[in-house]
Amino acid sequence: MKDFIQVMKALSDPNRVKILKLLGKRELCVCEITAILELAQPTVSKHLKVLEGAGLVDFQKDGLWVNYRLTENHDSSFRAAMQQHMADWLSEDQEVQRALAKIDIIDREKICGP
Amino acid sequence: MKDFIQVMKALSDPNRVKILKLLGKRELCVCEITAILELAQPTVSKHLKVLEGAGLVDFQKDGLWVNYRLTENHDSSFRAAMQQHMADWLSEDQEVQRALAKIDIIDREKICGP
DNA sequence: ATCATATATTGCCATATGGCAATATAGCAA
DNA sequence: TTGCTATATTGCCATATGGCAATATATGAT
Repeated sequence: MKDFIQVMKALSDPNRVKILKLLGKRELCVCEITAILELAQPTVSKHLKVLEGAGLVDFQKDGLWVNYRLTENHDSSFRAAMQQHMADWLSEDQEVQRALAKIDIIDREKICGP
Repeated sequence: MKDFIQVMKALSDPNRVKILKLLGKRELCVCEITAILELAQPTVSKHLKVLEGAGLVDFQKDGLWVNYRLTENHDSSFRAAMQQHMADWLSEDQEVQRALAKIDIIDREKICGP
């Protein structure tokens, strides 16, 4: 039960949902997500920690950058199912589309630089 | 997006999840749910309101009783999908099983009486 | 070692949430 | 009417949550 609740809570915030939709397109570092969602960096870090705690998101360090991505191999059925659903659901949502639109324009080098 | 978040929030509480699992078996009045979950009656009423707001639950008045049941005809895909999932998920959960076990024993007349 | 940069952590605030007791409302019975 | 009962609403409290600024940590470059 606790696992399930943790997943549902993770999916109960619009910005976290947007992050999952974004990561459905490709890996992203924290600063890219920060730029796309127009949130403070610590806020994004906290959201990512919640998603990681729910087992929905993974990361890999690459020098200074930390690349986040969707978790690939799920142990629990509902984590896998929900992640699958997130690929389809809310694709028509305006906020989501606005965020997804930025993903191709954004350049990590330019954004994170001085 | 708002609809989706509302559904996820509704599913983010163990007692609300248990209520959905219970209603998966049969209609229940508020006092039955109160007895099964061992919560105060206003707490149950509030949970039911949240579930109703999320479109997951319906009710029908029958004299003094208010019978709650799972919503039947869904407009949104994720409401329907989540309700479907809830029928399968967490069936092995101990807390859920303890609640479900009570549903056959409980007698509305005896419980709600003086 | 020193500096710069990307991310994480901490501390704080405003608001949301889950719980209960007390009270209000609604419907049946006498 | 009066009383009784099932449910809803309100008020309050403790805790959780989402946000940011400030600070700490980690890694690469000079």
